[in-house]
Amino acid sequence: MGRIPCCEKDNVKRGQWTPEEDNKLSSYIAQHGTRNWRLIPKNAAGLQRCGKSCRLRWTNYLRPDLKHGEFSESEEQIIVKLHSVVGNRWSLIAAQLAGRTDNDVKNHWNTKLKKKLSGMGIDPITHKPFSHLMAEIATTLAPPQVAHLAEAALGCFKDEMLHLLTKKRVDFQLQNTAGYETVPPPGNNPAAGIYISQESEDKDDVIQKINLSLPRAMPETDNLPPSNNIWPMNGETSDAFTGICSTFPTTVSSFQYGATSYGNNMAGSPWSQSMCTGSTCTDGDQQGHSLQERGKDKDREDAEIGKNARKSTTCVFNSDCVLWDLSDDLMNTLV
DNA sequence: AATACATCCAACCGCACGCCA
DNA sequence: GTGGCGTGCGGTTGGATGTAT
Repeated sequence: MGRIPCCEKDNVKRGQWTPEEDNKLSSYIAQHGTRNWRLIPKNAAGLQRCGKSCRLRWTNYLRPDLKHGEFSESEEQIIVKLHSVVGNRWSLIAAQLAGRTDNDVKNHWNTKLKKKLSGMGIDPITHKPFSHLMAEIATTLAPPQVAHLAEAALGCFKDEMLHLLTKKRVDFQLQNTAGYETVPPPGNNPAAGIYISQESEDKDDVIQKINLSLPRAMPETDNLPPSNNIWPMNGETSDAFTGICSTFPTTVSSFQYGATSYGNNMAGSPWSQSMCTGSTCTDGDQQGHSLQERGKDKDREDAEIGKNARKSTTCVFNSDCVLWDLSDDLMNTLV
């Protein structure tokens, strides 16, 4: 027994709203409120819209308390911080930003913030530096594979890297601090002010993505079976590994955030150091992971995973998990 | 000036959840 | 406990607009 549709699709108008429609909807809601969206198009004379469409129009555009226009730096900070904790739970994030809707936040993330983070050398999914991810992968590979890791990763993050290397519009300039030639082994690095958070499935997803690209990046002669435990590296870095990480424009140690950490290039930026170093802690949260590169079937699969993730609880903070300097009232909504 | 390409964002879609009879 | 219903949510799409060639 399926649900009845919310409206007769043939009899409703779709697409952009006209000012006349906006007026009709606004005046109706001003008089009657928003109790039953399904009834609104029936009762608001001449409004041939699906109730769902009316609700969306009202909540995302017409509501008088909405803030239109550019996101401020502080709003962006909040979005990035919260995204690193709760993932793509846009309504939760939007609830912390007065006058912003989940759609606003989602769009801003997808069009601006993701690129901004990538441009800073941070994976927008895991909120960890690309070099960290590379380091973690490298420890599991045989040297012949490690030699091609950079190529594989560059394939995976082609868009991000292109932005980083070619686009002048990226707001942040990266600096490569002198004295840090190599990347520290994976793991906590409190000295650099960066803590590796708990293992997350997001990170695994990214790592898997790079791993899958390895065979393509490797010539056949190098394409050896996975080494797994054959080449125990335990945090040691090989020459090849060092080379790989230097391929990326930043290293863990040189990667700093905020006015106090960016040095000359980032002076004045209100982006804080803690902002981008956490993980997406939501259990199994995988929605929105480079879906373009997957087939439709995989999309479905991911959607399922994402939906399940919505049911799961938010990150449980422990000693390995980043502790955010979020205000109490902000955190209360997350638990 | 014309065309191609990139970006942005409003709107749509399908599913999940909570309420209520 | 069950099913219908309204609503909320996140992913995706497509048209409008901007930019590059």
